[in-house]
Amino acid sequence: MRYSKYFLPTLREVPTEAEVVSHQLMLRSGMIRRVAAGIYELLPLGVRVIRKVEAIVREEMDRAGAMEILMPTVLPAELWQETGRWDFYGKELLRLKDRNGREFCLGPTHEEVVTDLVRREVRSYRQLPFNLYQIQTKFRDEIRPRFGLMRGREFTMKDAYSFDADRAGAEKSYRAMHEAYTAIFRRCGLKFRAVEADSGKIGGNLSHEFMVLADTGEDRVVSCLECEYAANLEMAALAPPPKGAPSGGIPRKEGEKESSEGGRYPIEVKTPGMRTVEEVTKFLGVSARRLVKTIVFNGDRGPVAVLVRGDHEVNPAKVRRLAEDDTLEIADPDIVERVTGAPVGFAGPVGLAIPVFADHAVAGMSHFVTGGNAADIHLTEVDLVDFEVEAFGDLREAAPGDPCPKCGGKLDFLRGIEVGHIFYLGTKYSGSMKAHFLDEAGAEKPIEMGCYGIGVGRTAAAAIEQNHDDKGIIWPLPIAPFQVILLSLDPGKKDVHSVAEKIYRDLTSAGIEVLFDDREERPGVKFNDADLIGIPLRITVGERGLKEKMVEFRERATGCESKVPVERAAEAVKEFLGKME
RNA sequence: CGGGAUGUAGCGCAGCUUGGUAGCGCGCAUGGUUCGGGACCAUGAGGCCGCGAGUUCAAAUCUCGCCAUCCCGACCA
Repeated sequence: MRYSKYFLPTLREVPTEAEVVSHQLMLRSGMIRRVAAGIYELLPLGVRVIRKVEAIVREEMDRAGAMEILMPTVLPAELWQETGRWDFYGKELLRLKDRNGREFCLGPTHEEVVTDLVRREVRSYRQLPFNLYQIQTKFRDEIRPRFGLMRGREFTMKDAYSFDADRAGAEKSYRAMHEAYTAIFRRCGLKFRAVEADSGKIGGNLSHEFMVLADTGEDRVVSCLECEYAANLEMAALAPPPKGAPSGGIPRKEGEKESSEGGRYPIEVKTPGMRTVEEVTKFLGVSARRLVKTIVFNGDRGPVAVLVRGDHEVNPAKVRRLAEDDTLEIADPDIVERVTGAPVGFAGPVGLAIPVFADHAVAGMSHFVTGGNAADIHLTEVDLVDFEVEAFGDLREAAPGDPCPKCGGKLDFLRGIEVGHIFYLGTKYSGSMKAHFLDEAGAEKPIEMGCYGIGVGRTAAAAIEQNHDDKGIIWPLPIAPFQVILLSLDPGKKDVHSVAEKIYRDLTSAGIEVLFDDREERPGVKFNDADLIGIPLRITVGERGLKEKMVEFRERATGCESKVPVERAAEAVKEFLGKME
């Protein structure tokens, strides 16, 4: 491809609309342009990258035995009403009406549609198992689209759905997808982790997220330094600490309410305006480990209180699981006030009338500090005997250095971008949509399903987040829009021109993807554009090199330069690309 | 949806406080000189100043309404 003829509008300056690097660089490198909030055009360079990712995805899905289909983007309301998601999905579902007033939506995901397809065709266990996938445009009317292709409203997604006769089969399908995903992201040249994940609203109870590691990632991932364990921070389990002496000494016994000096336990202390753990510990001169934080949650079944040690953070997802109420959220200040009788910052478990859940770590504490459920009052010398706990459990967020739940090693924290998510669904959709089959015994059963998604554009964006420098993108070779960029520094000079043309022809006929910068531009412009668009190998043809009958190779990722004799250029490129594979 | 901000040339911005009909840098076009890390000189094209209403002799500037975009939060592949 000749640059002079290519539609590749690069930008020198950063458009203000772009906040994150991948978005900035995609705009600057002429990959994308914005049409509306969260809706983008893909320019030629962008399309090339997306197609590369898609090709890898397609190959690995096919290899795993999945079959490609294509479902529509406009979906009838009836299917969504059948599973209840027409109402449940909320505003994210973009709804529209046709000329007859019939309701439709733009598909944000396709469980309903495939399930409908499959239930119409599958009668017998003999037709199972199989896996259908598509690479298709989805639309989700996100509350706040941002970060370019990272979180658009319209985006390209590969979604796959597996159909099995039983749970064991479904788990096998799930593992096959896990392997396929691992192969896909590895082949894309990305550093990633498959982490245990919360299966969330889609339901089911077996789920992994594939996270591309990048410091700018929005998701926090914990990963064991010693074993393979990795999990979404929400999921990262923590084993109860070993039983031992309570951290504050021997706790008081039931009914022991008076001190030897005649004072009553727990002891009320004035803490005017001291709301945060930091303020209270400083004021009272104790460490945060001696404090118990009380966090009020509210849900459909009413409020609950959660206790964690002062230096720990509560993990809402764990609270929801332990309390068995999916609707629990951290309560608003007015609810906190109603429940505790005190402004936020002075909540404590003593005398609370709502169920109290406590983190394991609290079980090992004695003579601790809590809020007093009254403005400007805290309690010291509190013990577990002073209040009732509904249940102890793992309720806090993991922190760096915490022990790994699998092997006891230390947990490390990483940041990642979720590019893929796999779920075991069970019979969630097949049940409600009556996608049944007859098993060997002639019994009618719902099909066991799994669903598996990859954000294609997001994968490209994540690749940039992970691989860039201050000059621009550094594409991993497998998803680079071109493998080689060939610069002719003086297209006006005959010798330079003819050598560059010759190398261009040789590379092209060898099947190598090369962008030939034959523009009438100054060298600096060409070097900078080449760095910006991030093609892995740059070849420079210029007078300076030609004096010695050499052209220059430069690797984008490392900056390594070398001189190669003109006549060996094409061959050397092949060697270079072979080495990088 | 709540809080904050911004809309002026393709991009980045100034002008708005104190009304007088628009400017800078980059980019673009033409000519010349340059030519190995975003050149220089000259000339030039390009703007219903987001949209609508109002105040005024006069509005980019003041007032009101609307729209769009961005940021923070809740939400999310």
